Amino acid sequence: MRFSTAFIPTLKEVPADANVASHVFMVRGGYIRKVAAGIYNFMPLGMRVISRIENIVREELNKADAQEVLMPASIPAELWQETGRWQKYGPELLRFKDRKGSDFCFGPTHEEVVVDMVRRETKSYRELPLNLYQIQTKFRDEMRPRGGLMRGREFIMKDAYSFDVDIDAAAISYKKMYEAYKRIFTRCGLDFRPVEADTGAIGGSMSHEFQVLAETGEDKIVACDTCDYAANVEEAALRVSDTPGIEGGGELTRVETPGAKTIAEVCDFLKVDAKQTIKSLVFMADGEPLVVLLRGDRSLNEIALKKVTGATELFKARDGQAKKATGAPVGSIGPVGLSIPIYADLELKGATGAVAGAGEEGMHYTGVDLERDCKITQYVTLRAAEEGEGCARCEGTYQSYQGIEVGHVFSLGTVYSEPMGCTYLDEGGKSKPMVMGCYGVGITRIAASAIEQNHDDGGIIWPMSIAPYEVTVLPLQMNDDDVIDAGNKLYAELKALGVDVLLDDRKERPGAKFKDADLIGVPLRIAIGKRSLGEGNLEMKWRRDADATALPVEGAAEAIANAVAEEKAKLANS
RNA sequence: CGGGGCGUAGCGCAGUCUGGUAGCGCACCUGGUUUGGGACCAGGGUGUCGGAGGUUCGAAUCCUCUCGCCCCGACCA
Repeated sequence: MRFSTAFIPTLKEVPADANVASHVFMVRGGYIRKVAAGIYNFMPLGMRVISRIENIVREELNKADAQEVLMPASIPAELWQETGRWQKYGPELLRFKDRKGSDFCFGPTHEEVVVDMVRRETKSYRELPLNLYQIQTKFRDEMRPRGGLMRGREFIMKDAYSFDVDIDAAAISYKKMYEAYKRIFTRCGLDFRPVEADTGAIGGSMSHEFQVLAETGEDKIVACDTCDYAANVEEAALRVSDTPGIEGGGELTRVETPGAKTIAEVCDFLKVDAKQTIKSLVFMADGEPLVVLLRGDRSLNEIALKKVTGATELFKARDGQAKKATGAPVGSIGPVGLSIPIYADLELKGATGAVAGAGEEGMHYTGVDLERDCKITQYVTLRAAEEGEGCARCEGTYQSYQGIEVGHVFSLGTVYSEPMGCTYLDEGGKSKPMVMGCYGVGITRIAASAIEQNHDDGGIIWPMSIAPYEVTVLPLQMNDDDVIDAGNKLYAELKALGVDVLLDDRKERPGAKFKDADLIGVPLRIAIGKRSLGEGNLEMKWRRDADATALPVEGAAEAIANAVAEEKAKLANS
């Protein structure tokens, strides 16, 4: 492609609404433009990146015996009513009516459609296993889209669905996808971790997320520094200790703590460590209040609480609700004398000598003995895993990371096949529901996370495998015929060798071309300047490196093509 | 959905408090000079001041309503 005729509108200034690297650089580099909140145009550079990611995904899934299909984006409500999700799914499901008034939704996921397709055609165990995937635009009406492509409302996703005769066969399908995913993300040049995850609203028994490690990630994960255990903090197992997390003994004593509301303020006032305090949180579970107790320095794992209470709707109580439920203002709530259900973190079992709110403005208790002074409904692990804690599976220690979820594999069991009657006949002629799995890859999110992981102040540093172009050629003096000719010649030769090349033939000054090249992030840059051209050389520079090296004009195209091929091979085999 | 903020030229912003005929930088167009890390000179304004009402002789500016967007939180995969 010649830059002079390309549609690559780059921007010098940072768009006002972008605050993460991938968003800033994709807009500035002319990859995407916003059309509405969380909805974007993909311009030529963006489209090229998307295509390359899609192709990697296709290759690896086809290798794993999955077959590509395309299902509709508009889905009739009847299908979603069969599984009950038409009612269950919240406002993030975009619903609309056609001209006859029939209900439809824009598919955020396609279990119902794929199950409907398979149940109509597949009747025998002989036709299984089956794994179908599509690459499709999805829509989820997120409350708060953010970070450009990191969390859009409309996004491109690969979703695959496996159908098997039983759990053992389904486990094989699951494993195949798991391995395919590892290859996909490796080939995309991403530093990622497969982590054990919560199965969420979709249901099912086994689940792994593929998390790209990046500081701007929205997910918190912990990974053991010794074994290969890694998990979303919502799911991470914790090592159970024999000794209570708070010890000290003593009598229950009321003390004045004027103005102290937060744990930090109370600790400051009473000169105690946060590890000696008990934090009391009020939650509303399906409209009923309950109290959660955690050691002062811990944080809550809401997923665990949701599981324990079995509540379908669970949220932190508003200040007014909390006061009504406990009789105390937030900041002074404590477990002593409460009559509503109290769920205490397992770590607090046997706790003595603790500091907790006294249920009255400006008052706290010291010397709290939970067994003696409170009525605890249940002790259960409720705290979130944190950096530095002991691994539950070995003697190692957890490290914590921020992650961007780019893939998710679920084992679904029969939660969709059963209600929808997706069955097959086994060898004995008996009808059984198919055992399913579902597997997602965020195509657009891969693009964003690759940038989060690979950029500097000047712009993107694409991995070779997903870059919009592999090489960019910059003739620096567009008033010098030798330079122009050398650029055109190299451009033609590289194209002939099958290299994706962008020739910056604009009549811009060298500085502008360098800046745009850095911003766009093509991994390999060839500068042609009259200075070095006089000595028979071009200048080759990797975007990730600081310095260029001289490259003889003679045989340059072959040398560049080889360098590109080597770079690609590195990603494929690592 | 709760809290905060912003909508003025393609982009980034000033002007709003204190009402008086719309401005800066970048980009863009014309001409010239330049050419190794976002050049310079001269000329050119491309705008429903988010929208709708209202107050006023007069509204970007004041009032009411409304739409959109961003940030923090809650929520979600």
